[in-house]
Amino acid sequence: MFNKRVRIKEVLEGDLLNREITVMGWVRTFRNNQFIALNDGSTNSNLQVVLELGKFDESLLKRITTGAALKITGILVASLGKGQKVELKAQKAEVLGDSDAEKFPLQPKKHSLEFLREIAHLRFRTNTFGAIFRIRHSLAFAIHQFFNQKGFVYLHSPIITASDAEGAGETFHVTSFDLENPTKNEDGSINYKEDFFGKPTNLTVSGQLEAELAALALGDVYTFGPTFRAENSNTARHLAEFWMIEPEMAFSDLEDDMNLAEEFIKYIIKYILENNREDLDFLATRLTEEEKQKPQNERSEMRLIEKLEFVTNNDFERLTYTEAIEILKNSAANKKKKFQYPVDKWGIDLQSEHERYLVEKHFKKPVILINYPKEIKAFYMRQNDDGKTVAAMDILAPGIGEIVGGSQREERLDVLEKRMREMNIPVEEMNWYLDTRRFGTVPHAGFGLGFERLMLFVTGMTNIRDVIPFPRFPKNAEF
RNA sequence: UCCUCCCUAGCUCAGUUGGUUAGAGCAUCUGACUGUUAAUCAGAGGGUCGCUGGUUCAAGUCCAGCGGGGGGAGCCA
Repeated sequence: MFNKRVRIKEVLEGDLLNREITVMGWVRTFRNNQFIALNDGSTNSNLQVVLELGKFDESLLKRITTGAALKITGILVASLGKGQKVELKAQKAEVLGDSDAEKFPLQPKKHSLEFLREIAHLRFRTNTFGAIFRIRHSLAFAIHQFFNQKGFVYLHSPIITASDAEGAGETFHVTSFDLENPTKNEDGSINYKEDFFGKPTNLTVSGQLEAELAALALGDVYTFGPTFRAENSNTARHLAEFWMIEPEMAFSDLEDDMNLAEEFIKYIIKYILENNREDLDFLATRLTEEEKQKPQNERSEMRLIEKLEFVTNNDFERLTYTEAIEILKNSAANKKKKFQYPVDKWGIDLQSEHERYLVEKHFKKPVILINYPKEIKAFYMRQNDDGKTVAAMDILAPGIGEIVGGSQREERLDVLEKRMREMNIPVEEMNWYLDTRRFGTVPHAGFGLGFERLMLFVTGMTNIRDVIPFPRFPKNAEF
């Protein structure tokens, strides 16, 4: 067997002192022709490997360059140096894979995130991205664990769908036609009947409608998978391919929905605070260093770990859209005309600057806004008795804005159909969805949470392209 | 898609009112040193100044178009 190695995480944390062990990893730095900082991805920390002077061939030492892969067998001893507790005194050293130092783009120095984004296939080899993707794994695991503990069923909603009815955004078309020469009708239009699915299809923009179908049979379900939007959004908060978590609960109202969302966010953040402390500490330090470049008033008030602990330890602020409008309308910022979009009347959609004011200036904590005007929300949200608002809720987080969007769903068939007609949604095509309201409809609610937005919040990173391994965005599908 | 800033060595950046042979730090290479921690010291190599066109005696520098990137906005998760 080739892989008889000990992971560096275990070497550093375990009880292996004075034992002979074999490690494998990649060279981060090689100092003094003696000291190798070796990293194998199991932890943010490197293992110091010591090559005794004169014991190894000059030809081997020359091949130990930044990025090279090594297999080292030696004795783990207490370190003679100050930077680490233990070090591996090498007996055998083997280069598994060479790395030409003149060509390897990563150097033992700081690199900009913009540069690393252009070499996304190699950025896993850096401390920052190692930490990010270990945290991403932990978050995904914690999400499944949370829902599993609560008795939710993990639903695999389809990637390819024929419905674009939710209106969540522009879709990517799916076809097996030769785009240069599609089958056409006599009038020149494309003949979708001859296409693979016999009708126009697209990549999913949301699994919610399918989750509702399942929830009205299985009770509580959640989806966790990729979604695709062909929006021409060029921002640090949008991707064309991103992952969403969408729980859906039967026999539940808006308050149940809010409670679930808040408990969920606190649970998964607590999980990584307990399980990814080293990586979080590294990212926290990175963030603090980065913010030293910024003017005082743009720096965060809390350090990353503090912020995460604050979120797990404090209740989210809950208020209605109407209350939020009043706060904004009467705010000093609004009166001094500091907002680019002044808040003058009920019914306006909240802009980024308004959300940021509420979360970062007024409440200084996550905020749940409920009961939005029906005109600015989706057709499936349940209408409140006032006739003006719907039972929607958005959770706004410091630094990133909307992180969760959810609602109690309209379970009354007549009300739902009426609303669909008002909003020009093809009722006939949605019969499969409406059947849930025809046969044993019940109050139900759910929400959608953007996984990468959650990653931004948790890691303190500011560009969404840095928290997904291979980002997809307009004019870019590298790797 | 809109606004705005940027694109000079492998990376991060200087480059004066347009003017001789385009610089620095880090990285890389060579040598020295050898318990280092982003090692240190000495030396060397490394450039289509994003691309295309224009103005000019002369363009890294000015103008236009295109491409790429950052920040902000819209759409949203």
